[in-house]
Amino acid sequence: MDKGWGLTLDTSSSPSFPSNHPPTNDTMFPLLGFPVNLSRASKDDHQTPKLLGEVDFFSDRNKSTPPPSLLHHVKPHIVKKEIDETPLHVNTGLQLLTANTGSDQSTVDDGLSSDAEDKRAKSTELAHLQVELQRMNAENNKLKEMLSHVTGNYTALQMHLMTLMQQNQRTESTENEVVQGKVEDKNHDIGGGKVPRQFLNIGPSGTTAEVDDQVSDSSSDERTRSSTPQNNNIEVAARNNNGKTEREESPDSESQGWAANKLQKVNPSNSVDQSTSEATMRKARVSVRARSEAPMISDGCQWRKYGQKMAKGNPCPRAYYRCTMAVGCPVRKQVQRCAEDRTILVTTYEGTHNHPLPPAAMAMASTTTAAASMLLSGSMSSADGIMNPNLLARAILPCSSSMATLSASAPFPTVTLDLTHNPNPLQFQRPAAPFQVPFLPGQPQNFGSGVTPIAQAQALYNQSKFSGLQLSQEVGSSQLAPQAPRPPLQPSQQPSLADTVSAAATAITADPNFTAVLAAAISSIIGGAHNANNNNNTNNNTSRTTISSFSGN
DNA sequence: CGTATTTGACCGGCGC
DNA sequence: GCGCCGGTCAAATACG
Repeated sequence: MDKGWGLTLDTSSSPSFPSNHPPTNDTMFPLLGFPVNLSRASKDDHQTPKLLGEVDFFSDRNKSTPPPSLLHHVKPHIVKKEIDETPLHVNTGLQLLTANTGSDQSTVDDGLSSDAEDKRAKSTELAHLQVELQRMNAENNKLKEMLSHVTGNYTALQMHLMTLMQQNQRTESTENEVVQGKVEDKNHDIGGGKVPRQFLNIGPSGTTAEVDDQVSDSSSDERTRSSTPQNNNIEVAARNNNGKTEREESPDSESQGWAANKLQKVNPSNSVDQSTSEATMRKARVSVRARSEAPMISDGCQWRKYGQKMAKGNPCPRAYYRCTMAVGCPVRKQVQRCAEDRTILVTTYEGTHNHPLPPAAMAMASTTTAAASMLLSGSMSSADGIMNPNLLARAILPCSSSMATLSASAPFPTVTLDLTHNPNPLQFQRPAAPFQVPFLPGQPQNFGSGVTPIAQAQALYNQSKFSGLQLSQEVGSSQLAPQAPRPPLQPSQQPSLADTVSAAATAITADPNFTAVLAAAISSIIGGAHNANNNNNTNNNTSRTTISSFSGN
């Protein structure tokens, strides 16, 4: 974990704390995984460093002042008192210096002379500062608890989804065989265990798409011929549900022509299999709409511009880029400004990287891959996806059904992740700087590690956005019960857990960065399932069920 | 001088 | 068959 996480957290509501100080004297909280610098926080206060030294000096030579040892004895009581007195307001950081000064000072008796008063005042401040330290410890512990709760909530949700996936898989497999058997078999090939539409291998490293070499010519031909009417059905359903065009700003002529064009290009003859799968996979596209002043969002990959065209219906030119991080990488993207709102940059990704990705590129690559995978596996193989494309949207962006739209108007549909909306008031507005995927430099962000993707997603989100949470209410109301300065994690604090988790989840999921990372995490999960199941058709159902499960929540 | 970008030409598919 | 359109190529140009 990066120190920036904790630093951001600490400085979010305390302007006196610099946000970029080095992590000296940090306290590592194992659960949080990031250092929380309590002493540094105090040092950065303009009074604290001097006071700490002076108090020690005075306490040594002036025995009338309570020595630090005594202060330590007094400290727990003061902490408890403060916590009791502030049940409804806990700010993450911490208007600490002035909040309870009066009460703290009241605990120290009066002074006799001016000099003694001075010393007493300083020792009082020392006590106060130590109280603050204790309080910050307590708050950090509370934050740890909240974080663990949220993490656990996501983990539980994930497990629940997996359970539902398996249940739905059995149910829908039976339904598909009975009701839609013929059509579905062309896409799923459930009975044979083949994977005609195994478009994406969304492993952690963003590897190339798996190709189905097992499909025979006859089955491929049958599938291909039957795919067109089915996809036409998808188009109708998608348009009926969404009622708008999701593929960038392209008019229908473009979409339809592009679709038909690609379909024929993909399947010019009876030989489908590898080239078909590759082309199909590559043409599954994910559009990301983000507000950006920059000509291109920085997604961590290296791109080389190879063309620019004026697209019909949009005065803004469309730029074509290809990934240059590896020779022969098939990933390409189109960048074009929205005709209606020039501040919106629409980036359409296409294909899967055939090379390892740097951490900075993992988020976007995984997100687009996951979205494409969900789109393909969900919409094309299930009535859920066909009849309700927003299920996918909600799966990718559970915070808002309007932030992701699904276009199944083509054999190679497009999902649009709209990161231009900000529906949650808790989310603080970031400046209109070029869109940045929330990775911090030097941060180990290998989704293939042992850490659960969800946890990583949340952690990654936390790095950038947790500081935006306003935790004072739920923490102050119930989380800050009087207890030891460093209490262990107590799941017994349930009364506010729901609200806490809800508020945190709301704020978290409202963040585009988190949704991107979450989608990446989901992709990792599904990708792992893909790999584990050797690309059998279970994974299609898995993705589909995931979408349905999300939609039900 | 090497690399990246620009930009006009070219290609293939589709609609009329 | 022709024109339109999206997408790509590659020579020319710009840049460090």
